[in-house]
Amino acid sequence: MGNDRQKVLLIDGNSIVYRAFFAMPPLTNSSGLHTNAVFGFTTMLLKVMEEEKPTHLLVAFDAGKVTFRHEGYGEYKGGRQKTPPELSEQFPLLKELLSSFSIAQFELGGYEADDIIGTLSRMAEEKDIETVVVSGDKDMLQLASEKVTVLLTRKGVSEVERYSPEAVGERYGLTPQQIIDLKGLMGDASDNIPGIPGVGEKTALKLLAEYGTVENVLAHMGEIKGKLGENVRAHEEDARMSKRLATIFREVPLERTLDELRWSGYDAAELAAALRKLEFKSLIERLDLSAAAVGAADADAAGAAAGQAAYETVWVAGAADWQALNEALPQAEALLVESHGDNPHQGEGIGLGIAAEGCIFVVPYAALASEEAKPLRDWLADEQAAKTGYDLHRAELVLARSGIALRGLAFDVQLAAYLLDPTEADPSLVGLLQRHGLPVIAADEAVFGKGAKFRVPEDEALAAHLAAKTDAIRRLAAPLAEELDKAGMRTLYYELEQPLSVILAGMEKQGISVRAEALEELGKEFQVGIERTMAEIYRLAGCEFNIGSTRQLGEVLFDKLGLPVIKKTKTGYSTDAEVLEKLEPYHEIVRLILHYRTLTKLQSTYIEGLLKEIRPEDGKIHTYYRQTIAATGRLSSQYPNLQNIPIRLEEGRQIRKAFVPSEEGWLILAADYSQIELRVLAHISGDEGLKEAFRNEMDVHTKTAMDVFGVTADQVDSNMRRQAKAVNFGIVYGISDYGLSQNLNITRKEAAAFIDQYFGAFPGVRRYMDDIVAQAKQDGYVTTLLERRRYLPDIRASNFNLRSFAERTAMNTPIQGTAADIIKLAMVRMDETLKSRGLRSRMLLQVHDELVFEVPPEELEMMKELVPKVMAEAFPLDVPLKADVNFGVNWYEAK
DNA sequence: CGACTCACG
DNA sequence: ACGTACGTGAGTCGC
Repeated sequence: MGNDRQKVLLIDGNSIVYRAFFAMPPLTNSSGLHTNAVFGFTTMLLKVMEEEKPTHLLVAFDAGKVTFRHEGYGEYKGGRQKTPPELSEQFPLLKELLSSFSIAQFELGGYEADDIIGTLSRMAEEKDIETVVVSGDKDMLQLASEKVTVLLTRKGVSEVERYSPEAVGERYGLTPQQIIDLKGLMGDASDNIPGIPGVGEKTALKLLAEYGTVENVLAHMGEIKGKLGENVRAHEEDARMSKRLATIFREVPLERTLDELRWSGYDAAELAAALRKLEFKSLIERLDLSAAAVGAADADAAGAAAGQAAYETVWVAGAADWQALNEALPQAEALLVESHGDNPHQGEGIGLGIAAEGCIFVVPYAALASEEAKPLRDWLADEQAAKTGYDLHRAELVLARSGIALRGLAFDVQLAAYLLDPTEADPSLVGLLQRHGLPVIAADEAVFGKGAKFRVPEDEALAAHLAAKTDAIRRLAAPLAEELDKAGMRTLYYELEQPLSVILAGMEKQGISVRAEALEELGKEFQVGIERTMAEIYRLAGCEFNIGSTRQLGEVLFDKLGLPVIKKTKTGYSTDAEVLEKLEPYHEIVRLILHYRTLTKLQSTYIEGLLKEIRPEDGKIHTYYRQTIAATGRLSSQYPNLQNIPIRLEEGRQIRKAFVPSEEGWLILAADYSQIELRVLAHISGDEGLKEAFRNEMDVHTKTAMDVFGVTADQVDSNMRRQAKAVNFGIVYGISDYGLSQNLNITRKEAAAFIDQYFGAFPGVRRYMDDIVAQAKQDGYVTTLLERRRYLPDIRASNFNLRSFAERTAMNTPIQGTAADIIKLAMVRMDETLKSRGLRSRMLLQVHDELVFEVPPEELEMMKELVPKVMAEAFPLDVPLKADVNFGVNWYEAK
């Protein structure tokens, strides 16, 4: 390859900016200027530049509102949402930044960015120059050719998919040219291109497979049968026009030459100034521009900083490798444990990565058991040896199954990232690197494949990937730790979440004993009920059908039996429990269907589901608590979920009888917070009436009924209390009259009246609701008592639905999240207490407001006192916290 | 793989 | 006027 290598990179500016805007969390500089789209765009830009190393570079923009496409079709791009102002204001910023990068930008009145790109790529092609096009718009695939590669962004902006003509063929079964035909047939709602009604992607692909082009489909439209044929014939002209609209115009009179796109680097001082203005500190660092304001930095810094791996990868195999690793261990900066599958309680280990002293050591998992690995195993188990990793909770479980301990947790990148943004859709290392402007690595999916296609690649490729991940952990740790500090979440992280992760792993390893025979016996009873109910349903329906199919069930209930349709879903009749309850008076079959649903749910999810999860080695179920999923800070539980074991209905509650202590004579002890969310509400709202109610140990729903209905305690009947309870739930969820009316089956007006009454009686609560929404609008996020944070990007949305949802979330998250903080804190305290007192009792489960233990009989009296005390004192509020405790020979009896 | 349904707090 | 309660995980159906 000589110096004359040329490569043109053409970027669809508008498309990428839009994508970036919606993919990135809101981000403003200190003067309140929105910068998220610019940041996302720049991250993408740097990544693609680094990967493609173009010699020529251009960002094309759409110009003006009206293009030549509107001449033939006035409604083109009609009905589009207006560009949000938060985005509009970023275009000038981006254009300015691009000039600081010395990157060419074009726009031309009457044409869109894709036409400019189409024209330039044609010009490059004619000169036999390799071209790469970047866009978020699938239409661009029509440009793919031997010389032109199209990169489509997906999920966010920095992850791209590469399309050669072959790749287009693999993905769609079409040639690039046929992409135009595809859109001609199916249209495009976002551009208001009609296409043919009733033709979506699938039908369009089928037609193209048969006829090849829109023109040929139309030439043969007489032979297309059925409704489809009718539609094609009726919309012939629409199809032709849609194809014209979708065709990228490659003859734009540009009066520019490719030479004008040549990129020869940027002025470091100028770029540093531009980035500083935007407050993109991470990018300044990434491009190594920190010093640039003072001295003139190398204009080629972009390539260098974004460039090659700064470490040596060592695939640990021979004695010399082991020795090098052992010597490096004391300086280890990052640890990776890679294993198969989603469930850390199963699936073999794949390998370890350890970053130390400029090297990344990759240890194949099988070698971990070898004699040479003894020092490594000791290091892993050494409490004093600090580990920085990504999801070390999972790592601990994986290693534990090989008899290897993992201790000495210093920092977990995944856990930190979760606290920084618990709603982040992509918490993978790749996503984190992107958002921090660090060099991006391959996604796991790309290396391993996914689902059934999961394969561990050859040693070399595996080593490279594990090394890249380990290095990513090393690079991310410091910036994330700093961000935690800045956001005031240092304590939350180090005092609560990180210690909790170790406690959770302990509970999961411990597991809970479940008696298979008890489940099987119960399952037999359920089976009898299921069969009996099924037979009766068939008799009443007058036919046999699959009751589990909502479609077939809908046909029987509404078409055959003629019951009134209460509610519809996207795909047909709704048959959910709410609907069926309303239908009960019409036909006795309805009650049976409800019963059938209850029994089959219990049978498949809880009998069969749980039986599959009992491990034969120890007769226990080991769930996996996810600490980085729930947006509010709660835990979640998987494989299986032990946080939704039935309790409300007696039939299902029986399941709990199978959950027993793991040792002879021990007992199950369960303690749950009483009304923790409403107590938290009393505290954070400061409402005097609500606080008073809890201080006087009143029944809070009765108290609410008294105030809402204006009666005395002895006048509150069970119905009033029930309604008051629903109001209290509504308050916690972020009240709306509609939601309450649905729940109580009353009119919206009546619900609104309840809410009014409630707020009249509890003015502090109303003030809280107003204030928290206002605060969320101002800050863009809400926090819990322990400074847990949740961003609410939609709180300023102009769309009513999105905004309302965000407002309810703003009301609910501090309540639910603070309750989550408190029980997590109680778990940490409880763990310390058990250890410091040398108790044998074990904490086994957490169910949001409940902790479940197994206790030896001699500790029962002490635990009955201790557990509720620790829970109540976990975090002092303005009202007392209360936990009730129960015990028994199984979980059912501990009620 | 998405839609629907339902178990829990 | 808008049309939803907050937060999860899992099983089944049907494309």
